Amino acid sequence: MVLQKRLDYGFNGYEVPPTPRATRSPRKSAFKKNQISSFDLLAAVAGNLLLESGGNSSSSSNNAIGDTNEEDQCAVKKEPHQPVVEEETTNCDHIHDSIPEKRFFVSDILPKAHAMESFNRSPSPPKDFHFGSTSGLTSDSSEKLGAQELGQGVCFRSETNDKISSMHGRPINNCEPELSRNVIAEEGKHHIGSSFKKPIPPSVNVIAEEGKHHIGSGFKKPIPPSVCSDDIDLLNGDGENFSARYATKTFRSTLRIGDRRIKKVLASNYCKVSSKQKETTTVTNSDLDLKPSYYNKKHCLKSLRSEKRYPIKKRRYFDGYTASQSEETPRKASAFQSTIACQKQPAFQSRDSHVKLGIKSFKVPELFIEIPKTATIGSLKRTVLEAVTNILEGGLRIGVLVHGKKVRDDNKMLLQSGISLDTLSDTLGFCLEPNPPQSTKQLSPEDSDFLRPCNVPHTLTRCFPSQGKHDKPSNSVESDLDSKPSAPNRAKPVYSRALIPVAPLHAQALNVVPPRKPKRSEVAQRRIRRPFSVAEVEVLVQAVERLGTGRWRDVKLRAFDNAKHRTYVDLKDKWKTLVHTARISPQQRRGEPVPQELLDRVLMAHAYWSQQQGKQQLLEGPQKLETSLGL
DNA sequence: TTTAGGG
DNA sequence: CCCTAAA
Repeated sequence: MVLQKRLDYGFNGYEVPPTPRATRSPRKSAFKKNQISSFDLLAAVAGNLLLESGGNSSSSSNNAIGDTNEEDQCAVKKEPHQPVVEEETTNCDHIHDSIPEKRFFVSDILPKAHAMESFNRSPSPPKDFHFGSTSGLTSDSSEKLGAQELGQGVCFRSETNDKISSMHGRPINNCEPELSRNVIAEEGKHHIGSSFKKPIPPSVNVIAEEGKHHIGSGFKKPIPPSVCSDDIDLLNGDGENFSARYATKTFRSTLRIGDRRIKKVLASNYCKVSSKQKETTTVTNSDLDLKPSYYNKKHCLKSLRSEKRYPIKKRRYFDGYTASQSEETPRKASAFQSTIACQKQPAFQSRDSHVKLGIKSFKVPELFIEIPKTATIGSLKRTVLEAVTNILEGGLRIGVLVHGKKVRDDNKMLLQSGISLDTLSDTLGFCLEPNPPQSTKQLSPEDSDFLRPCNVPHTLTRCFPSQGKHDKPSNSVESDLDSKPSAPNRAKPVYSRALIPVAPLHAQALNVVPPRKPKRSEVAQRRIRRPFSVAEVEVLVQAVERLGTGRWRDVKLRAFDNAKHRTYVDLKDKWKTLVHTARISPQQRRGEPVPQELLDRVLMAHAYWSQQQGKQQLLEGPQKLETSLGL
């Protein structure tokens, strides 16, 4: 009967209905393990930890389907080449870890759609289907399917290796090895920022070296007096002129936002900062705000945060920037090094000199921002703000400059470093540098892809605090394909002065911590719209045909595992719209036209699985009733 | 976390 | 796409 049904519309690729969630739950952990975080990678590098973990998840129920006795299911199982079908769903991690695997990804097919060919039936489906009959044709097609989609057969890649290698090859900081070290070693010390713990897919490490879409930086960044660290006391004069004393120094790094991921990171950081804060002090009271003992720190933290939101400008703007806000505007600073002397303050002649110091430079990484066509000035502002905020959220490092030269040895005494207290203010300077490595993690892989120009080797070539840069093997797991289709029209670079500098923080800020409630900009950044390409739709349809409409996670894993920007919810939504699209007249459809053939398949699959669902319920209902009665 | 649906 | 109630 069911079988009959299938014959009716020519499907032979359906898999067994979803197993009860409970049964599948074990996969959860497994799934997570697939998502190797940057930390995992670190661990891997350091200790050669090879994530064997994934393999353990195994055990549990192979919610194999086999249990059910439905005829159609049996039929499916009969298919010589589909025996393992389900398991893959269940144990894909095993496959991952142990056996070579060939997974079926959008990315795999997009370019050379040949993968699809095997499965592509002619526009009129019914004719080539001989389900159950196990005719050569049928089995053949299902075989291919099984191989491609079900992760059996050829090895296509080793995720783990990919990841690890990418890790190995990841320079953290090209030109300033010491900094790199700091970055890692001291992560967590700089409670000003926080350490990002958010696991980021390995591909995150891929960063566009020379994205074409970057918006130049070159910010001029006034540092409010409130900016301080635990180690340095920056005494500024009145808040009026301080901006004049700030120098500018720019450096490059990458950063991109526009994905919700960021918001989450931000949010979490926010919390972490607080806790970190606590850790570094002896105060145990949970009420952060009332504890004087670390008020300073907290204060600094907060000030910093607030301050983060301030002057944001793009290079263009900066170039034309005049003394309106700063009397000592550095002229056309080189993109990399432009330190302007700034402050000179008489020191007290006491035993412990009190000297007024200023920030010599402040580095702001180059920002890489994705800007949708539909971007508004406001959204642009938010985006940049978020980018900058994000950078700063990672914390600041303080660099000490003596006679313009950087002193790296933290343990050296001032005198040893050639600093006399008398001339201290003349010789000493500080520079603030965002604490980098974390920001990288926030780059979503797809974004990287998006930014990565084709054919550009992913090695670090940039020189400055290249923090943001982690290279990644070109055979990145995250294929370019999934983002390519729509990349061209997704966004474009904007080199504008679209940003208006915000007034610098006032000295007041030193004492009054402005309660800054999380604003929208840092709360939720709507993801950019990424229309599904026809190829993606095809993959989706194919996956749903097999898996059904209630297993989005599986669909995701199986067919879109590589497309990090497609969540299972996205897929589900897309299916929803596909069904809708298929039902409306072609005239009413918008966007890239989906081939009618695909839409037909959508309707068929949808109908089929809807029916299955109904049956399932009918089948379950009575059983439950029985059991409950039996009890 | 996933699923299922409404917005 | 987002947001969320449910599971």
